[in-house]
Amino acid sequence: MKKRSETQQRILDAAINLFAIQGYHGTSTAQIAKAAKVAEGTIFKYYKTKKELLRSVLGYIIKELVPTIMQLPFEEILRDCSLDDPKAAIKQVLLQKVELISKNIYCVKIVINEIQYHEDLKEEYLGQLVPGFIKLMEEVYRTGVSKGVFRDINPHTAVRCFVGSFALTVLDKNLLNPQLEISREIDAILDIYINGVIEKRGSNG
Amino acid sequence: MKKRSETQQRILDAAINLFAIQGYHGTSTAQIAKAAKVAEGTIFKYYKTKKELLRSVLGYIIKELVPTIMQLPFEEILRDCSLDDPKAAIKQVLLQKVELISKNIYCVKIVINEIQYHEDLKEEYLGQLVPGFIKLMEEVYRTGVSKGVFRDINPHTAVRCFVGSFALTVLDKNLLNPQLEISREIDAILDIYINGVIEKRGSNG
DNA sequence: ATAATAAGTGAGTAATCACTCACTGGAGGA
DNA sequence: TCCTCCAGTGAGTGATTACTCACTTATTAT
Repeated sequence: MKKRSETQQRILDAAINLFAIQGYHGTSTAQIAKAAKVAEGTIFKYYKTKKELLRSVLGYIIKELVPTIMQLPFEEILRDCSLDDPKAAIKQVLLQKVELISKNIYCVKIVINEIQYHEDLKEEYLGQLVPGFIKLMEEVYRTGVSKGVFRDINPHTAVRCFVGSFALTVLDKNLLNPQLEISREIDAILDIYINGVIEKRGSNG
Repeated sequence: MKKRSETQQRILDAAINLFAIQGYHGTSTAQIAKAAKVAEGTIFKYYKTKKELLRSVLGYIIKELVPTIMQLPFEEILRDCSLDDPKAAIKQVLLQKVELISKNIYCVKIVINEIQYHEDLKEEYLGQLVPGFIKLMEEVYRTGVSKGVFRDINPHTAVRCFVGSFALTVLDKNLLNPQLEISREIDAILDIYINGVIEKRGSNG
């Protein structure tokens, strides 16, 4: 693996910042050069085209960030934690992921915003990753079902519901309500997801 | 309210298509003119600048679409349906919304993608709408709580969880898995949201 | 039929775009 | 001291951008 020079890293950082704020098409190479404090020509010493710079930005993000965000220690969870009360262990993992995503919310924004306009990059960078992640999550749910802990709901649906609640919570905190106490929110969404919102009047309370 | 001429409508439609596929900055006025089958100058007869065309696109979408998507017949639901089994009534409403969103997924894409790069447009078009919608949803949940139907969870969190599950399902259907049977999915997410995913072994089953 | 107005045109414009290339300055070796 | 090397430069390139305007064509009024 070749090192990135300090100059190259400055260009990459400037591109990440500007792409996140203005979008790829809304950002000129002149702006990137100015922000990175290099001449415009220097950018093209390292990256043949602007598109290749975007490719490098996405590659950088996905190589350095996504694996650590996505790779959940599922085996440990399934082995160590009592699935009768999976909340505690899962909460720790989620907290860790939230922190990582929050720290790199700019990178997440770029991936979400740009990948949809570049079909080639979508295939290149998310082709295996996202389906693999979904399958893994579904497998975890299936394990829970087979152990009699989770109800027998279609795993794809069950996982999507949880991810949806979780993702919107992360977005809520990072883009709208930074004052949200994420620990409390995770407790709440796990509670809702596990127990539902309906009041069980006849329950063993 | 002034009429839009047929030409103006063609320009608007072309802009919506191209903005949705390529993004605002990724689309040139030349492309829009070609797609709308007008001369480039004609665009600027109707819209002083390209930005104003975007403004009109967003205005058009939000005026004609968002109210019908967002305005839920809450009063009717709360009055007519038995809240002990709110699923049936809510499901009908959701199905209707999904259809509307799916039909206009291009418009939804534009709002989501472009509004974040134009702070002025965000204020102008979503300033009151989104907070208003959230408050309304929270009020519905609060009503459910006060009637003893829903558990006493923070309404903001409860609403966000449901909206997250619902939104990701709609995205899943429209962008990844068009074969999803949305009626079944809505049943499932309402079931999960209401009852949770945990297997109740000691329950009255 | 003719004048008046509106709708639509497309070549033209300055600015900006991504990208090039002949050049510079400085570090390291002989 | 001189040569080699190369990261870094920035004026310059043709293409493309959003936008203009003098003009033509279509529509309506008289």
